[in-house]
Amino acid sequence: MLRRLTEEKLEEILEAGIAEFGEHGLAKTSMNKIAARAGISVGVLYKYYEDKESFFLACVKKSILELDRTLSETIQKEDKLLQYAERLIEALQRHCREHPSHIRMYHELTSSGAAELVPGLAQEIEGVTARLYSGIIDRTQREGKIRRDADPKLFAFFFDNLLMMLQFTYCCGYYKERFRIYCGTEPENMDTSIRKELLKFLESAFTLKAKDITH
Amino acid sequence: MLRRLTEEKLEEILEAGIAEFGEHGLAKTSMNKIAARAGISVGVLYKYYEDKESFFLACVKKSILELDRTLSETIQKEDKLLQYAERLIEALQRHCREHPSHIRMYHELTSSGAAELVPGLAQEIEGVTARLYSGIIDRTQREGKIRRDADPKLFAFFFDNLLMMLQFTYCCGYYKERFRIYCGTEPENMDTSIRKELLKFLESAFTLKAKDITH
Amino acid sequence: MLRRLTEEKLEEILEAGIAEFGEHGLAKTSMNKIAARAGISVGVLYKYYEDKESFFLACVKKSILELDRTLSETIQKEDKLLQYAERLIEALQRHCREHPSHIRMYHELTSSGAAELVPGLAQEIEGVTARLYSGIIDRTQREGKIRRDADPKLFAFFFDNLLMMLQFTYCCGYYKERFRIYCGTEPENMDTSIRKELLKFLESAFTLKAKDITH
Amino acid sequence: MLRRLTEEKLEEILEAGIAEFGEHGLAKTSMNKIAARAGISVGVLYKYYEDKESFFLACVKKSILELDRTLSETIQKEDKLLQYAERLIEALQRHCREHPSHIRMYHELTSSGAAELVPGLAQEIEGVTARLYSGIIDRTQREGKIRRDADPKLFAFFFDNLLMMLQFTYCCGYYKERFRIYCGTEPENMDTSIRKELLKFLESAFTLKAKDITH
DNA sequence: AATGAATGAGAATTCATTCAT
DNA sequence: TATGAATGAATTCTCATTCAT
Repeated sequence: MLRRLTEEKLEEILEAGIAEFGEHGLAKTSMNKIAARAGISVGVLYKYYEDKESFFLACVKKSILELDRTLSETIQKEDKLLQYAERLIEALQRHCREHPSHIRMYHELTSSGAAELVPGLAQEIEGVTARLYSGIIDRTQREGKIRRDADPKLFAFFFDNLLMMLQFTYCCGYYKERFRIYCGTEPENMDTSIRKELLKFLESAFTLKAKDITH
Repeated sequence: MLRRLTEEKLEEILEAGIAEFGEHGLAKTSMNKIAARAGISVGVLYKYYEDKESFFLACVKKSILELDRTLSETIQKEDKLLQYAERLIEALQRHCREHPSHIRMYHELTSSGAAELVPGLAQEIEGVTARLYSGIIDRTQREGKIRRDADPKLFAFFFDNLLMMLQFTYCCGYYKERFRIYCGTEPENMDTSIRKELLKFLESAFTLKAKDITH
Repeated sequence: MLRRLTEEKLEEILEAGIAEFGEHGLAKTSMNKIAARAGISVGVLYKYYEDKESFFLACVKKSILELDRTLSETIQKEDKLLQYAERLIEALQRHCREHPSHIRMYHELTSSGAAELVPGLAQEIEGVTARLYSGIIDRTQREGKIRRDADPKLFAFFFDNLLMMLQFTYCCGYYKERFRIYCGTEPENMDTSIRKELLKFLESAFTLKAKDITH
Repeated sequence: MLRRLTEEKLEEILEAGIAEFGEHGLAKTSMNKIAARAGISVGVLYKYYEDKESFFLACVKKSILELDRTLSETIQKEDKLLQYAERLIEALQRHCREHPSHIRMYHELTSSGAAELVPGLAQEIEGVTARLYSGIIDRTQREGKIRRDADPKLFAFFFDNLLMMLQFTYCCGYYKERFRIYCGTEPENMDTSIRKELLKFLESAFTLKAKDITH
């Protein structure tokens, strides 16, 4: 594969794709419009990417990569689960504010229009996080700080579920609307309480209770 | 006016629509294919539904209605939050097993392809649940069984988030794959532990801890 | 062919057809709408008329017949060409006021959408008028009142042309607009002067001039 | 921006459109068939024209433009009304022979199928002619060569009516058939006498008569 | 005989992809 | 090598016509 495109140009093209895919979804996004938005010709797009789907995948990967980078910067070697969670939530909120279309793209990926692309990709995207979260929770549990009868993998899974929904809530139309129904305002107007309450929720979920201590 | 379209036929058509929309998404689903799948001509589709979008909406509404019916049957006048949650999870698991395409269709609705249809629809779909959950949690909190400093609306929201993700996990390709990454197997093979662990998670999240009791 | 339809019902159906065809033209008129407008089912339409085109023809014929009746009532045994013309114009103006859609239908017939239907039909529609006008002009000429070197057939033809355009001007959108461009107002607002001026024009055209008399 | 569509190709496409629209009318003409006739793909049609209607308008404008060019070439600075008329008729006859489909297309425009497009278009098409004819007749009248009591605008209108019908007679099926009924042969076979007789008719209509002179 | 629901061919339009320049 | 014009398959939607009730 040729690589005459400068790094910045490539960046620009992928960002154009992410924006368009995030706005209209895989099916309703036009390759011609992406090219126009990126200031290149369709020909170039097809020179570097086999077809629409592979370009979509490239966009997904870029947006995931960026999220991963953001997160890993923020949460280096964090000790305690809840502190870790707090930083994570903060970082996600920031990321959602700065790159909503990246999250929208990610949501696009999960929808059925992209069904054929899923195999393998999920592994690549979710694998790191899954292992990371499971690991931390497992460790915290072994430290005796989480109820002994919890399945660390499933608890990690639930934890991640809450974080995924958090992102969709900030970035995707339907979920934003749904938040408004629950809370009467845009999620952006409640950044702090969302973070605090989610932390409480997690704190409660992850902390040993009186009776657990007794035993 | 004769109504050649029997109740069952209508049912069949909507199910065909739900299946196709769930499989390919709003944009990539073809009305002709839906008609073929339902064993009717396109003409009929357009006799009963203004256009593709209104048919899509009819499908969404049907699937929502059916879920609502299932849930409201299961959880009448339930007293305790956790018992309520248990029934809810059970009912959702059953529903996911029986009508996966309904959930897939719901997920489609949340993706950007259906953006123009969202306003108002979210209210209709999420409104009931939102009020129900908020109400129960509020009550439970006033009974002194949930930490006093929790925002019942946000706790209800997190609760619903977990249930939404549960459904997607059972029914939508990407989420299934993701679950496998966390747990190494299909969610269907873990029905019981998923239910039990989610209940534990919720129980912990919603139950007062030692220090809370002191005050 | 069955004929259980009462005379009035048939009338109503054809009038519905004339109205619709006059409004939207042959191609854009829907048989279903005609049926609805006439208060019958499409089935009936197709019981009495082979297909859309034959129904269109039936409508054309009815509207022509009615015009013919109106004219022949008005202009019985008229002696002088110009008096004859005056009555004719008056009758046409009245007809246009009362049955604009009939004229519109007639115009539809002349347009290419109805190309295959033309053969034979023109004869049926124009034959009477053509012979009538040619006859009168021929007679008037033989009476020495029209220049000897005029071809009565062509003069009759020009005469009819002016009357056709008169009708279109009163009834058909484009021609009405065109009239406004010439005169700055709707033809309906100028009934009298249109009639008078057309008569002057015809009078001049048909009357011998000084030099002709000399010879 | 490259312009692969050469001037000639564009010409060809518009001519294909004019031919098809002239043959079948706006509603029954298919864009795919036009493309096929022009030897291009539909895509090109839609690249250069918004939709069917704007393409139709482009065709109309082209055909009008060409007629205008033909006429304005022929009749520069003509002095006398009748000489002017003679040149005009000659030019129209030639134009009808060379571009019958242009006239057919023009006739299509006047039919109800194109109703929504009419506003404004009529002004554009008829305005020039209307002013030109009215002007010449007005002038001629002021020179004392047309009866003083004639309304120049209406006389110009009748004049134009005769010329419009002349064109339809040469080019449109129904009108051709109608001519045959009057004269027993095709208009093409009577070019000269049609022109001569129409000139006589106009000459008579526009020339002062004995009694007018007296006063 | 009348009804009007159902059929399905056909038309407009879009857009991923190709390829001549 | 880049361009973007051209292609044409696929999609939505309409409506003349049929035919079961």
